[in-house]
Amino acid sequence: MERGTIDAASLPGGIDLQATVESGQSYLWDREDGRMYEQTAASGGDAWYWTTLRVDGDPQVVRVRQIDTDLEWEATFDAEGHLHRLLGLDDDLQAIRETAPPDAVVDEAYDSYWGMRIVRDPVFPTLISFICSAQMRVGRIHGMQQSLRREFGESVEFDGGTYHAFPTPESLANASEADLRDLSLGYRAPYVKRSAELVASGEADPESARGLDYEDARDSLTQFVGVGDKVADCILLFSLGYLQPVPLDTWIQTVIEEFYPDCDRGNYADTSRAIREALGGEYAGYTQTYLFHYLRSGGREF
DNA sequence: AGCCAGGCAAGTG
DNA sequence: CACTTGCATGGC
Repeated sequence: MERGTIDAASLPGGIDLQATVESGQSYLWDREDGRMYEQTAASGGDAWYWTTLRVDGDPQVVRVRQIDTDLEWEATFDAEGHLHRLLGLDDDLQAIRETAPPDAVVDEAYDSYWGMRIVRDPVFPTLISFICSAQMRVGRIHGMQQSLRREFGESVEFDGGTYHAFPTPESLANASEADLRDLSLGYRAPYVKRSAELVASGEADPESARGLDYEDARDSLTQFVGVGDKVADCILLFSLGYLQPVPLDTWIQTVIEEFYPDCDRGNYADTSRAIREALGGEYAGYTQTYLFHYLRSGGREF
């Protein structure tokens, strides 16, 4: 096993690992103490989190925890570069925050979770988990991904334990809709199966959105079943490295009504452009993610 | 009991 | 094009 330490104090803005992996951006990390999403104060602390990653096609386990300003990691390979990408460690939080509007609620959000970073998760698991996210609370979305891993994911041995990788497109394409419904996916079950089929057959590839102009990339992702504008924005923001998308979910709709009413243009594309500009443009997705996590976790009464 | 959750597909006008 | 309806599930 390889280990390492990343000195996050040297990164602009540092790191808040718990906020990064428990804020509803990623559904691909688990806490080893099983206390994911518990609201109790100081529950984050020094908990270990793990995920799996395909390196040259083979699933590998990565484990990480935050001790003070350090990130400690363990893996079967040199994971440091992967962690920089996965956890957004190379983003300049100071510079990003300076692009945000000088509004009180924005400052409160950044102050409350300073160090939270935008993740860059693998794209197929992100596609599937956000298809599952429709009309669903974050804890249950995460539970669905755990179920998918357990039922359809390849098992990986690591440090004396058994872990399950995220399922491949082929394994989800070969699952029956009934099997998926048994995991409480509800009406999302056929969407997951059909989108997995599109990827497995080579008919479509979510990677091909990478590099397109933002709105073209969003349009291209809606070819997948169960992916509309909102889910496409989440895939671009939390996987493909686009930082300007502002996914318009029910929470952000409330933010718009309450704080940016002029941005409500009556349809997704125009409202999205307006709130994107109001939140500073290039890095609007960062500010949106802070607002989402802050408001959803009860940081302010409307 | 009813409402809501990181919405979307399919049908209608 | 815009608008409406149906859709699973579980926690509060």
